Amino acid sequence: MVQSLERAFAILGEVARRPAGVTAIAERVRLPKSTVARLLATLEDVDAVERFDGAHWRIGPGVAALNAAVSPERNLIVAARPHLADLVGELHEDAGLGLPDGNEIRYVDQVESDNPVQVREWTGTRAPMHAVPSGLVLLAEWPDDALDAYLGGELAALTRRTVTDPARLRARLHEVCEAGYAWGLEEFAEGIDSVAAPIRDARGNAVAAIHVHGPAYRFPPDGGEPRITARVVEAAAAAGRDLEERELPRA
Amino acid sequence: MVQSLERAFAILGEVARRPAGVTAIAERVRLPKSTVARLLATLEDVDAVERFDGAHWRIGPGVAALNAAVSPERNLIVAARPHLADLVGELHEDAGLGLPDGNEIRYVDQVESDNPVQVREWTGTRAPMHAVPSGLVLLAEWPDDALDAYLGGELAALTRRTVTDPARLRARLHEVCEAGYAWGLEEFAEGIDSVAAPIRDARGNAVAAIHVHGPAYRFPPDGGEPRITARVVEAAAAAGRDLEERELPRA
DNA sequence: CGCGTTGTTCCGTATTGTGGAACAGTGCTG
DNA sequence: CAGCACTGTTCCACAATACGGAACAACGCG
Repeated sequence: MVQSLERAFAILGEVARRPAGVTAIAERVRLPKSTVARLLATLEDVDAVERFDGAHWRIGPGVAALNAAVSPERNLIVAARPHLADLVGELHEDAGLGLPDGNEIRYVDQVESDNPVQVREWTGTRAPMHAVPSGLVLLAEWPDDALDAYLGGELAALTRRTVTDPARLRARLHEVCEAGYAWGLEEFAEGIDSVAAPIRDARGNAVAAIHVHGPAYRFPPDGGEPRITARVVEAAAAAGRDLEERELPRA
Repeated sequence: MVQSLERAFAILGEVARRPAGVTAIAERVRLPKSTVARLLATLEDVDAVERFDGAHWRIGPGVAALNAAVSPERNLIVAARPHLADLVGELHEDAGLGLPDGNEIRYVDQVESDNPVQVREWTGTRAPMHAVPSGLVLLAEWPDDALDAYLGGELAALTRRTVTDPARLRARLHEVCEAGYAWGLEEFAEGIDSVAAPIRDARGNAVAAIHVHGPAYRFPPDGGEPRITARVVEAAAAAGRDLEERELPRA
């Protein structure tokens, strides 16, 4: 064991409990003042603590950064990113990552193709679950009561082609659930088609969706649906495996 | 600077970026394998990393614990707790802490008096803003558009005495805003009275509320309102000062 | 102004952290 | 099945790094 490291973490624990100056912290961890000052200076250097009020110490941004690096959302983004990039490299259309957020899908990442005629950037935006493939693959696995509540609410029609009839949606979701993917043809926005598949966590729950979208005039190419579908499903499964490796302790 | 500490944090950063075994991590930080193994063993000892899949390392629960110790909600709970305890010690009634959560107040902490005839525990529950003093002191400082939207919605009457008339509420909120506290007499639940004052953060925003509540038959005692009010207002202000000391960087 | 307290810095030294090497364990291939 | 490559674990001699007492500056209070 490395003593200085253990001492530093004891200091970190006390600082987190109650920010203070060097002398008080030293008393609380029962170490000499100069030792504590030196360790605090080093902890400051690595952003684990920061100064306030002249010479008082509190936890610094480095701890939040370490924690954020393994947060569930960031885990998903990091796990999915290389697979989004692979999809774009092969299919030459944009690929994105969506998370469920209440009754909506929120887009949290996107990799763009180098095609000059593109669809706009969606990251940061939201869409109703029923109107986009990413939403459909997640809705397909909602418990009955939650799905009933959703379908009993207002179902926005974003284009002429958005499916808003609850009965038709139920039947569709049943197919989506069995197939493990969903296509949407100009249902969210005129001129945009897309296909999505769910990312599953270690317990098999659908926790996010990977999708590929493109302008309707060229996507999907004639006869291209099966191949594109397969690739998206594979990419989502691979992202799920990567996600498993990254996940925080369940305890 | 303490070299071993800096090395340990370099390792932590890499582990957070991508969990791995000793050899890969050592390559990434460009240190000898045995040094990295020793530092990882120590980081494991302090819960900063943990093992998975036999001999792979990832960030451990200690980082989340450090981070949680300084989260905004926990900051509030920790800052307010001693003041809740003081209030209970003096007034011999329960004191609680409420946070705004959308259109509701959510109770996140409570200290109980030792009086044998008590009001039930509210921690973890929610209440509509307009029906409880804690909500009123927060509503009183909402921007006009948000307040308009709230008052234009459904205002639940929880008892005969709950004020649900928007005009009466507006006038009341004006008084609450000027006074800096609010009393509620059997408006949330029959037989329960309470008084609340806002906790303000470093910028002067009302971010939470401290309240004291008791059975209506004995609280407030005759003539006791002014003194109780003053104590609650003081406690909330003191909690705000403590909160300031604990707050995370704004960056 | 004197005093007590906190924060900062320095320096000699010994203790603690180091890193190369040995070895156990594992998986893959011919 | 044996050999090989690779990873993870442990040990030990030693020197580099971490240590802590002491000096001193700064600050607030009576």
